[in-house]
Amino acid sequence: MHDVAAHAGVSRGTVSRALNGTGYVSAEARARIEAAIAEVGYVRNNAARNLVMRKTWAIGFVVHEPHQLFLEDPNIGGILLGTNAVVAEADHQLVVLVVDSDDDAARVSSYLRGGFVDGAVLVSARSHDQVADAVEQIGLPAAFVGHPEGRPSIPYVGIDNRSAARALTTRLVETGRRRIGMLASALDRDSGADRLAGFTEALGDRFDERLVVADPLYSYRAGVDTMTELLRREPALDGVFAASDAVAAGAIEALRTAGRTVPGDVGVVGFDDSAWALRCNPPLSTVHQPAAEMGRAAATLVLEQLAGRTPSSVTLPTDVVWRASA
Amino acid sequence: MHDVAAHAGVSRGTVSRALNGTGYVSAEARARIEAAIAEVGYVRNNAARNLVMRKTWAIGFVVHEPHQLFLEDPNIGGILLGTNAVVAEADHQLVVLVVDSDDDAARVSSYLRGGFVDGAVLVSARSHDQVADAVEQIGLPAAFVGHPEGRPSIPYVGIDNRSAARALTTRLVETGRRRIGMLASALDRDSGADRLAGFTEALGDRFDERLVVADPLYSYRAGVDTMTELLRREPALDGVFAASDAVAAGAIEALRTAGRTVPGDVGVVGFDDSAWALRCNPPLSTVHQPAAEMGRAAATLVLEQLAGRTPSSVTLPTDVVWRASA
DNA sequence: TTGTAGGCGTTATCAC
DNA sequence: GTGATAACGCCTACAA
Repeated sequence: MHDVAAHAGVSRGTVSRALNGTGYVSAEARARIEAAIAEVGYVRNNAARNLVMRKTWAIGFVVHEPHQLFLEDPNIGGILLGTNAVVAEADHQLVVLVVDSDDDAARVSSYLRGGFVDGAVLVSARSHDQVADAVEQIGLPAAFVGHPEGRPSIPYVGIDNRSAARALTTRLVETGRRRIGMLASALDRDSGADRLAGFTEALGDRFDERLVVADPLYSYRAGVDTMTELLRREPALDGVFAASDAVAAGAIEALRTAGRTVPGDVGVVGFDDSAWALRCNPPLSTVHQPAAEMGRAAATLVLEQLAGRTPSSVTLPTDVVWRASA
Repeated sequence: MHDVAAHAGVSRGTVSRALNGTGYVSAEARARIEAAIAEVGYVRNNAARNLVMRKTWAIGFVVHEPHQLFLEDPNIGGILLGTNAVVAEADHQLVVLVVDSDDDAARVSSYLRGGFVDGAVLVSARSHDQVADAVEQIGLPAAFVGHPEGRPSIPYVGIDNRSAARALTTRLVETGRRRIGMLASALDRDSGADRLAGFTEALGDRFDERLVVADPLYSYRAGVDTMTELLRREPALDGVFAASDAVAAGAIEALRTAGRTVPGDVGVVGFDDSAWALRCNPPLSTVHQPAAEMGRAAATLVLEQLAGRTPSSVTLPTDVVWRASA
């Protein structure tokens, strides 16, 4: 900047003002400065800028367990894109940080507390989470996508997994299915636990805990395995609620292997309305997740905090999408 | 840091040395400093640190067109994870930047040139690319995953799409197929163009350009559409090379709709060995992409540059994976 | 409208 | 071993 000032025959202060469009600077000076910038090949040093301004214009997007997410859950892409759109609109830069190991969690935490970002969106965090701890401790403006328990200080945007699961299960019952099982997943997460709760509620007296088979992951593989087990426990099954579309896809595969037809012998419903849903044969009846909107809402939540406000959490509506699998 | 020094009764210089494990500092002083840090709740300011050290310990991962990539191409996840692993190993922080619009491209470019990262991995860039321009112009250590033409100054890690396509096509011919068509994609990218070239070479005299139908995208939808068109042009077709697994999945769907069996009536091969490959019915014969390894190689390429070396581009081997679709 | 100068929080180079 | 002190590159009163 010193060089630019010299070339343009003005002071560093004037260059700074010209660059930031702040304060007064004559047209003539501005022109000379622009010429000088091109000539010198000047690019602003943001470390210095951030240092004095105490602001980075960057917002973090922390995604846990990318193995599972990127490979199995297309919703993450929609959330990311939604967040990016809003953040970009506000002239900030979104930087996504992947946590793929305990070391990563530590490094990302220190990245966050190191002042590299002004705020953060946390996706798929668990209750006991090093990153969330760090965010809470330093008071970084943040928002969850999903709803980890025990973090009242950080607002979230979620869907009502429980009533969505209830609605979907009820619908399944209404089609006449009598022996309905559930392939549960991620019961240590609110999403997984709430889906099971909704399922249980909808079934009421007909609920049979023997017909719930759980797996830690929302994966296709989990669907194959848990469906096989469920069939072993109850060969006369005629309905299945899978905790996610990926799980449902695996379940359909297992059912086919076992010689059952879908939806003829057994009706299957999934959850998420992800790319899996239409790709399955038959296409899945499922719950639509408004992924992009969730991303947008989360971004808005942190932007609001940056503006000094204290927004409260958001629960977005979901729709049951009924297709051919049940 | 000033406060920490005061609480510990030492100078700022000593605190800095203690924090960075550089130079000498007595055990006693170290203990007092650690106590002071806890007491004051000190966290290092990286803007200041970066300013003086001219280094951020961060590396960018730029992904273009996330719509298409995250939603359709699971390989991107593997690349990301591979890159992340190597970068983390080297004690750097990976920050992924998504380019989802022209505005994004501009913003990401200025982020890169703003000194927020020490290097960058560029995924799925095109030849004429604002981000690559910026990287090249400021001489930021970088590497491509894939091989955009006309960027000799930036090393890349790629696979030999051409010979992979040739091998796969040859294999298809060996199964006895006589009327083989291709569903080409992304011909403006090296990957797309090379796959077509390999296909053409393998067929030699039997190549018939009428049997090549192209679409800009490597998508399921493109597969459905181009397959339908191809069938219209040549109802007697008995083999299809799809430019990607997603395209192949769409093609199988279209074939089924048209009353053809796979692999009975027509043999179908894909490319990528993505999640689609096993999810299809029947599972796809395809080319395996070593995604994680590509990510690792790309990271290594930029780390090497950071170490002052000048590594050259890498081409990774691929394998034909033969399954049931042909 | 422009120049001057202090300070942002660290690291690094010296003497001591 | 430790403590001054000078950068690092920029923004921003304040004075001119």
